[in-house]
Amino acid sequence: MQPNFSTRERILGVAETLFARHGFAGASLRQVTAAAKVNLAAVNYHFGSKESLIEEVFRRRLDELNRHRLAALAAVDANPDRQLEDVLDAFIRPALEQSMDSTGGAAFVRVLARAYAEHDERLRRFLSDNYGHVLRDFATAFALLLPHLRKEELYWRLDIVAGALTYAMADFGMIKRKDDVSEQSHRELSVQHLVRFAAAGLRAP
Amino acid sequence: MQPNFSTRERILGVAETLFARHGFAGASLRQVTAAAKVNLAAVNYHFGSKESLIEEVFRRRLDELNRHRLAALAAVDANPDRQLEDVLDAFIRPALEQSMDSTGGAAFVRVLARAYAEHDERLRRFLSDNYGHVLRDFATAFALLLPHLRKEELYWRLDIVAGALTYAMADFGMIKRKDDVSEQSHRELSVQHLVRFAAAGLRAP
DNA sequence: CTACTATTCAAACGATCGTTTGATTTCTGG
DNA sequence: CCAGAAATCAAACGATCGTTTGAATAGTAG
Repeated sequence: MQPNFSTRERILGVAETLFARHGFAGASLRQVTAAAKVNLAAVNYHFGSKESLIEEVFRRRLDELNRHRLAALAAVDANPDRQLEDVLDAFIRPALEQSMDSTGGAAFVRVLARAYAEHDERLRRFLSDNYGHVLRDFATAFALLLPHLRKEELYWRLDIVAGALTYAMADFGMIKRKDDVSEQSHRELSVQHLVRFAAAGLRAP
Repeated sequence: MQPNFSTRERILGVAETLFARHGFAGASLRQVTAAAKVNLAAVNYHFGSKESLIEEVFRRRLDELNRHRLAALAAVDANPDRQLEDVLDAFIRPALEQSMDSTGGAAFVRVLARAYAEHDERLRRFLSDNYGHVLRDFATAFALLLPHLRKEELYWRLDIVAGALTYAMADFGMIKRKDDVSEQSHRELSVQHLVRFAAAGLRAP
């Protein structure tokens, strides 16, 4: 984390990285503050508690990600010739782009995947409050393009897509990035494969 | 955990449940031993360390799961009219059945999903050593049924399937089981949806 | 019953956890 | 420049962590 950032920003950046790497329970505030080169007490001074720090790590990224996803969806909705792949892309690409931005968003997708795995009710509610309406809007867009699917069937499939996306973005899979492929293009490939796969899965009879 | 089980078995059963619920770092040995109604020192006496206890939780289930998967795959391979759905079922159903067995295997699929999320290199290697050859055998079976796919493309898609399966089995998704549906049939439905979705995704051009 | 091993137990070990304190330094508006 | 607010700091708090110890108990073979 660059030293020209503020204490608060350095903590957020390092916490994001270490939470992604070791989990929320596994990364201690002493590790975070040492890596951020700030005093241990700075976390409680700026955020109040570790729990609040975790929530702030999410909030910082979720607002922007949701905004971009809804903007992309609006653009797709305006196109009368839109395909399933376009809606999928509107959902997936903003996550891809955020994961590649220069301020270190790459770690956040892994944090997000951890939040799923943590299965913590408090975190689930927090995410549901921030993500819920976005997922509903996308579900509506998908429903229009898949009129043959019953509502329940559609939800099942979107759930599978969300799970696969989370895994793919978090790089949890067994596929190892080859050394001659940059992390960006590896992720770009992930998205392409995932969009094609998911489109076919969603279109299944 | 039933009191008629041995100390060692009670620890394994409770540890599986608590690791699934709180993660490996999040569940303490004091929580485990208290819930199992055994002495704190029993873990180090019977397993040596927390790390070894974690590995034993995996070993106990993985051997059986792998055996069933390979047996199911062999049965499918013997059928010349086999379809993609059959191979998928051979991979997915044993996990489903283990998750429903009476000895409390339900928690293990969540532990497995956590192991993915933990991203811990030590655990990854452990799983790769125990799972690796199974995944390779299934990849071979899939390759025979999907001759139009390049090897690399196939691996990408199988990776997506594995991620989606992990999520679905671990119940991480947003879809909530309805109260009038048993956990068994909920999971059975998950598998059916997943098999249909994955088959279509794998067949995508 | 006895000698021996295997297991269980309460207690404590040092290490690390998140958090708090109070002094000190840095920043800022008048 | 200077008073007050904001931020940083070293140090310590009690709690909890995984692990170890040595004594007490249960189980077993001769």
